[in-house]
Amino acid sequence: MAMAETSKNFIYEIIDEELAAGKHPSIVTRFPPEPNGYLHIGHAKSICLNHGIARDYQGRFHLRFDDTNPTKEDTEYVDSIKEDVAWLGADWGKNLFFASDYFEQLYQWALHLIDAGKAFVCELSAEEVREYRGTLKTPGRESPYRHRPVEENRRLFEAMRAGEFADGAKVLRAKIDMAHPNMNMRDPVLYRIQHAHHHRTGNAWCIYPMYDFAHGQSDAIEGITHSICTLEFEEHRPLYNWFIENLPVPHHPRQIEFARLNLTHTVMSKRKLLQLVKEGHVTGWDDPRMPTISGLRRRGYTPAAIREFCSRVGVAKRNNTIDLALLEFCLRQDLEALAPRRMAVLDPLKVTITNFPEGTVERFPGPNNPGDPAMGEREVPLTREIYIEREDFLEDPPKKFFRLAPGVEVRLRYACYITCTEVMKDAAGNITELRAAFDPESRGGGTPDNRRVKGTIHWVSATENVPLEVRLYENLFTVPDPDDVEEGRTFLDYINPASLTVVQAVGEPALRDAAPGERLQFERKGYFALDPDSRPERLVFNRSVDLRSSYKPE
RNA sequence: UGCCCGAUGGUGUAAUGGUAGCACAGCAGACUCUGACUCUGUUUGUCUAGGUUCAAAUCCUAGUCGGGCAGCCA
Repeated sequence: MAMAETSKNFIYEIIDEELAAGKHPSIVTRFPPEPNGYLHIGHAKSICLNHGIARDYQGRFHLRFDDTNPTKEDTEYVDSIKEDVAWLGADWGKNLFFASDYFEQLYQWALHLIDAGKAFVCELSAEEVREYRGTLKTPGRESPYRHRPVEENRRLFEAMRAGEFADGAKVLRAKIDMAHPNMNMRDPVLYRIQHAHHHRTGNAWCIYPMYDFAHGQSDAIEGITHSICTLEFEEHRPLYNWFIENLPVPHHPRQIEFARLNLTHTVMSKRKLLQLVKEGHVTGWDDPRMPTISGLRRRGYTPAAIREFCSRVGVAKRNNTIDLALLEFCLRQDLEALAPRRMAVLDPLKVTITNFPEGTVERFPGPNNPGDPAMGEREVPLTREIYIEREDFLEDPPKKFFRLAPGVEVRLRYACYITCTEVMKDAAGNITELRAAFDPESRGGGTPDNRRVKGTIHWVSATENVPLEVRLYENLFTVPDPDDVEEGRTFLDYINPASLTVVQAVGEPALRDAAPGERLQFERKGYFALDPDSRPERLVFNRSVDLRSSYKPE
């Protein structure tokens, strides 16, 4: 897919200026997930941004796991994150790293701060630390342990590492300024004691560095030039820089913040996504209704569509909420070109073509993509009995209903013209079946007299078909912003009860050959992808997105 | 009533002191063997008030509104 014409965002401008000033021999970026959850479309924005910069400047892109909290992290997440990043097309090559790779170096740097009199071991409890920190409007107070001699701090910190203390008994803190207006600078915690098994370092450590102490230094070790993160880290930047300036790091990275992605009609926070899964509101992290990468993948989204979306949403510092319609637009645009067309009837209504010979089959060629002859064609079988979409027939149609109605002629796509001759109903008055007559001269979809037929509808043979389970998805939430809740309600109260509808449908025989994950267009109905739940005897399709429609029922 | 950041149509995003543009969405039309695609047209915008300037979305000041910050989470 062609990249949309986009002007440079503010980060590119910063890089351009720095490059012009000769500040960097090359550009290095990174995507730094914590392996404690699944990636979502918001992460995709960050991945595309970071990977895109490295690509555009012929630099390097690193994937680095920020695994400094063993109690929350797991290799299961490492694996899923790697899969998702790779699927999106962000190739990290050999540059796969873990913050835990740097634990020893980080520890040495902590010692360096201690020796310089810039860090101390504090024995205040967590509650006391909070109390001493002050509030947003009032300065904090210094810890009574703040003025310990360097030697004592060193001995204590080494004892912390040696496992001589219980969890929470002591922490290592930076000595900065308890009256600083920026809370992050009020003697932040650098290390805490956690006798916990780490998914990579096992039991080698019982003290673990905090994010602030690990992140910037990890950037420095890897030679990251631009450490791009989201807005909430903006106030951490002074601390980020303080470490870089007070430690003998090999390199000075620069932190730049941008606004994270928000999407209408969904939620993006890990906590809420986890709650949806845990409480069974969705079937899992990869439920096609989820904004997770795995959910979008299962839904039928393509990496190209997501990349295009990320390039279109732009990068800036103001909070934003992107219309879900843009994501859908990007998918349609991609699939329009590459998805083979098929016919499937989601809500079947039987039609008997009374003048069509019984027991015979006529096969008509249908292009796999009318816009791209190179994609070839398949044959669709026409028989005396067929199914059409129930909504494509109206007994008493309004003026601009270009579909089937009594006495009205329509084209069966790729096949022939039929005219409805009779409507059959049950005792309750429900339409049970239609009878129609076809024009033998219209075979192939046109007639010698070139008469115009306004409507073309899709159809499937009632005898030559494959049964399908089709899962129709709609927005997971009924409101654009489920995070904006009324008094006394939660985001769960806005879950769309119609977010999933399962229908038993019928499809043309060619559907039998659908490959796992294959994306198809069911003509006039939308784009669909074969679900992993699919079995040869029971094909399951997910509706990825419907087709735009300018048809407005009266 | 602390500190930091932000404010351009419905939603995003450009314009870097000199014509407010683009995309999505919406609306109207053309085309059409998908009411799709494509094409055409079109509604809607610089938070407010002062100031600097020949000229301000852009620079300055004040205000208003929105977001973030008091984990031994990231």
